[in-house]
Amino acid sequence: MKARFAYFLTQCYYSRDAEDDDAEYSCFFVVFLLHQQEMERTQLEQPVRNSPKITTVEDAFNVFDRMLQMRPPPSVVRFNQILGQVAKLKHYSSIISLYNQMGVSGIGPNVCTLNILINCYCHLNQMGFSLSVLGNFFKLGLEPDVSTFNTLINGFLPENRVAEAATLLHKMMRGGNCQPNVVTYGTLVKGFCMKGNNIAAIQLLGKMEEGACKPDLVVYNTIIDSLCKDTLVDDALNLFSEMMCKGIAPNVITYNSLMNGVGKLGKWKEATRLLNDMEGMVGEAEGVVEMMIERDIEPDRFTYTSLMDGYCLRGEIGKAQKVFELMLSKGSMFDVVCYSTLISGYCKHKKIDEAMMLFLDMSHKGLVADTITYSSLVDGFCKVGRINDAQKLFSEMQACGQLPNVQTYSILLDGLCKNRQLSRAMQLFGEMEAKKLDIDIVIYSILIEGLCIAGKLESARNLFCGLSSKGLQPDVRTYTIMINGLCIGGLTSEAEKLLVEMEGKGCSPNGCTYNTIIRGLISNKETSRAMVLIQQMVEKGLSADASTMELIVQLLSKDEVDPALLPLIKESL
DNA sequence: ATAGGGTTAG
Repeated sequence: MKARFAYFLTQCYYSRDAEDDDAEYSCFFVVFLLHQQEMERTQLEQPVRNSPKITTVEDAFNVFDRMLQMRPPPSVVRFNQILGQVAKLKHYSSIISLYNQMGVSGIGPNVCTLNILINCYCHLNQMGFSLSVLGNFFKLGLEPDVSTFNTLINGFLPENRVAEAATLLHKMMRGGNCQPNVVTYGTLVKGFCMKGNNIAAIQLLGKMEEGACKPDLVVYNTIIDSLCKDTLVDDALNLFSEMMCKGIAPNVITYNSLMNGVGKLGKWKEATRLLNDMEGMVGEAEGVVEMMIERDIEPDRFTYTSLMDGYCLRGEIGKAQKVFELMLSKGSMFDVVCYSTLISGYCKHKKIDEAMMLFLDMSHKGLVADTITYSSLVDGFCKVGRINDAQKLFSEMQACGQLPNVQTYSILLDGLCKNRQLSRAMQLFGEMEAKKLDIDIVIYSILIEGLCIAGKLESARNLFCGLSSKGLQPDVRTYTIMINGLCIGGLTSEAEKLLVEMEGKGCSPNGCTYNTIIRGLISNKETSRAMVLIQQMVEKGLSADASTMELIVQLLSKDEVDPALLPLIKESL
């Protein structure tokens, strides 16, 4: 048995990404610990009980106050129910204050209460407080259970603190009273997926299949979704079939992940087929068989939102609007996300007036626009050149209590740069620094591009060269922007040098990079060097885009291309 | 009554 685990660990270790660090190695340690334990597991069926109707935090506080006034007070289970409801509303800080009120009123917490509390601190990114709750268990003479550990492990994963998660798991199994269950495994699978290590996730899935703790639908859904997000939709569909062969029926979440994946990839026939499948209708002829196995699944708001987003991405905004109206007609199906998705769709297609209409409409329906809604609208105003309106909305959102995040700043910064407002852009950047926002590579790329647009190539180059001293690595977009700036400045050999350099640093140029440098060379009348790079691009399976093609056609019409290169150019078409 | 899975913005 141990030999098998050692082999598994070796496989995991060699399949990891090059950049992964010790933390990931610890993750394998976690898996190893899990496999050392082979034990009986019993799944206890939890009875489902109806809870009081609480739809807002205010409701919760009211019910809670009444409960505190009752003599004798209700059991702690009733209080836990309220805390659970508030957790569903994601008002984690409210839960902490409710918990403190319980303490003042002499209501003793039980294991479940403390688990809910730990989960709150996890969601608030306060792992220190999460761990300190373990002290409360000790003081109250309570034993942490498997949910306690699972919650804590789950809290550590996004913070990249896998080593601590491993320590916890060790404690959990040493303690003897609680053993890892399918949720523990599911949490670790999610941890691998979050690190982008789908291979390790799939290998852990395989180990679960062989062991006593069989994977359930949630584990499969986690991996299917992760594969879809990495645009490995075919792999996701294979896993989907494999899961059904094992007798695990997909649910609406499985279909939604697939829908989102195929929608983003532009495999539209598959997306509509999935929807038809869910509604129990027969769609396209090909491949329907495997999709038809499960038909009695109702599409929900996630399904329709993904469908809408897919239509927006391929410019079919009329169809997106139709889906939106369908959601409205279904009554309780629309929400802020659904509105934001369509608003973003209109903004991307420069239809800011339609987007603003939706924005007004959503507030009439009692929905509160969030950071994403505002960010999309700021982008929409920038895209149509209404930069003052964009900045006005940027201030308004703050007045409404919706704080801009790094992404919001990047949208406005990009808008200012593209609309040739470099000094206002620099001022905004200063604001970000003052607010101590975590300025990432995307922000610097925008700024470098802005400097290039303004003709300040020297400053752009300095900023680019200073990235590593800020602990940041240029990505493929940063390199492409810098290459474009150098070409515009006529420094084509430096641009070509950078193309080689990026490859050497493990950042492969993509189609956009090649098109950028090829256009730059042609514009600088370096046709033969452009042709060399066209050949290189085609060899890499990348192809010329519309504007590169236009330049090539112009060259052909002026007889500036060696006819010997024609077959090659045809190939890149 | 508590723990792991799905939608929107650079």
